[in-house]
Amino acid sequence: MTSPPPKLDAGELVEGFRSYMRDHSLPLTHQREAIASALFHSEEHLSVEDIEAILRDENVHVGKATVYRTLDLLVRAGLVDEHDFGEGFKRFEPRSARSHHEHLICLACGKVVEFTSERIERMKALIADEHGFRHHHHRLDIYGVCSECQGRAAVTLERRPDKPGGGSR
Amino acid sequence: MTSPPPKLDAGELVEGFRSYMRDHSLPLTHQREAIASALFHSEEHLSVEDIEAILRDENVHVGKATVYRTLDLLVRAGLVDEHDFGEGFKRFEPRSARSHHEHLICLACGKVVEFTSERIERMKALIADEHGFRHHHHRLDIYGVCSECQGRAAVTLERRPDKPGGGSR
DNA sequence: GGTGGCTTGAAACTCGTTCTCAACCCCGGT
DNA sequence: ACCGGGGTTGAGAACGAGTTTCAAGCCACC
Repeated sequence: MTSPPPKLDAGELVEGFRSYMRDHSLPLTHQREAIASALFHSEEHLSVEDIEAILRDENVHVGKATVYRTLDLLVRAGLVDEHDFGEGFKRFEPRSARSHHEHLICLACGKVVEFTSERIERMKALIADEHGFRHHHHRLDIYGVCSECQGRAAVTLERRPDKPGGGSR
Repeated sequence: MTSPPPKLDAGELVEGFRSYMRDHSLPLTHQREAIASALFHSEEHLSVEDIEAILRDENVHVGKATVYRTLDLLVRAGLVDEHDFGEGFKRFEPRSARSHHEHLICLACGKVVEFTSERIERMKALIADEHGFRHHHHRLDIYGVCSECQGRAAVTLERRPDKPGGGSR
């Protein structure tokens, strides 16, 4: 669960959040700050449950409805990206300074590695064009087994073609 | 909602299903045949609701639990692919004879167009390699607006970066 | 300090999907 | 054809992520 390259400075994102709220004359409550801060200071792709756990550890009590509402706000503000890795729930990450990136997801340990590819960016536009589509956004997720997990003997994967995580839910 | 190029012949898939069941000594019930047949004869990416509607039209009553169980079976048999286009529910399509394909999804009308790309196939393997991943599968979905919908004036899209359909659920 | 309007939280609710379990059906053996 | 047992079915309950409701509370501007 490590993600080496540092994202956009958390401080900048917090500042961006504050100005967004100011510009839209929305109140900046303690709950909202706590949620935004938790996300901005994380290097991971957090689930709502993850966020709740972080807040709990900080002894900040926030109802889940508020967590969902604030995440919605952050996504709308363009400060956070929402992802669906097919686990049955969403994950969120602060929008990085880098250009759009894709994800490599380990089927064994769940680690998510990000990468970018100029060629893919070009190709997606080309393909959309070919089919007469006006491109809006895309998603490329590659599922596999990371080097560390390949070491561990007999890694058993789910055989479900479209699902990474456990067969739960 | 049209999908011109015909898939693998439905008959072959039905036959494949029968032999899979035989090989695994699983009973081939009427319900299972009805569900498999409905899917195999469709050119679309069907939701469970779609499948239930088809069966209802054929005056075949099948409980939804059975629909889900049979779809699971078909996916495991490798005869059906499961997709999640971020609508909050899954869609299923008979596995085509063609190689793995990607999807172009229209944000306005929901139409799904399939395409394949040799270059993407090569690239995904390359990228997985670069990061030490053993590639298992991947998913590339491009969201945009199809040519027909571009014609219709003032198409309003959701601004949610990762979701195509309505904000429902 | 007021006070109006937006926000909050607990709980109820939605909806796709899964589980439970008693009744039922498929199918190989007879 | 008939039996019998093990897998299957279906109705409904359960589950879990996410959303809505609404009374109580807080923010921010005056």
